[in-house]
Amino acid sequence: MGLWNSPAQLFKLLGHPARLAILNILREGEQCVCHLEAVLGYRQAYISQHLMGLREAGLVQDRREGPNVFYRVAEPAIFRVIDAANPVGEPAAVPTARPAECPCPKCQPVAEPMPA
Amino acid sequence: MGLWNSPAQLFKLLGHPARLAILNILREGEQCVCHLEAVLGYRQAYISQHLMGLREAGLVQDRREGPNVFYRVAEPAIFRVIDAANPVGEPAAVPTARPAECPCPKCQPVAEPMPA
DNA sequence: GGCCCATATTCAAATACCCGAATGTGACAT
DNA sequence: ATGTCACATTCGGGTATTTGAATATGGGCC
Repeated sequence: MGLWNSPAQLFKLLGHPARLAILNILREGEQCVCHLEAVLGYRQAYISQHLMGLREAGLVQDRREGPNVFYRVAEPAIFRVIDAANPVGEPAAVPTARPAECPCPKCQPVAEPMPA
Repeated sequence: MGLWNSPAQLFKLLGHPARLAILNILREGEQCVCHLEAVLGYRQAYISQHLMGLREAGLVQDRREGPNVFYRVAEPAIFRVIDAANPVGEPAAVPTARPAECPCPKCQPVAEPMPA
């Protein structure tokens, strides 16, 4: 139930590698922006811009939790669209999450104590 | 086996209403350009431009038969992608073919004789 | 050959998109 | 209130896409 009306509009949104990568990360469930930043290696503002596009189209929803903002896909059916496109080419590059580099409370549940 | 490598590239191709409409017409099988022109109501050059994009990406193939050129989808799997996008919104607007307005030999198999 | 038909291609102007840089906002702590 | 952290938004310039107009090509016919 987003504001996108035509299927072409949806495809145009999916037609950008950064947005597609973001959505693929959100397969694992909701993630904060800093997580996307750590996994994708893009600048924060850059990610935020593409998140704005996805959000305005109603493809993702955001939720604020303290200082962090978590994003999730609003309509999981879009993964069927993405998956349908993958077998025609390569088998869906899901970026390997490196939570060690992500400082969000979800990836670093407890602040690690200073060693000796 | 087209020249498109990334899924995003495919989505970008699908992200235009004219190209999407062309592909939807080609569900019915191969069609000549004049048929697309009659059904869609676009200018001939305009259709030909988008066909060029689809052809260069390897999504459609063309076949010449006399003065007419017939196009068909090269990889029917793309319809699974398009169909996966439709249930999320409206139920796939397949343009109602009006063969009476199409002069191609496929739509007008026999030249109609002049009445009396 | 010349002509007409169906289609392709090129060109150019308008438009849309991408993306870096800078700045704004909102929450929490001191 | 000031600062900082996480994130959002705006602005501007570069680049790609779109699309109308004009032109080219290629086949069939005379």
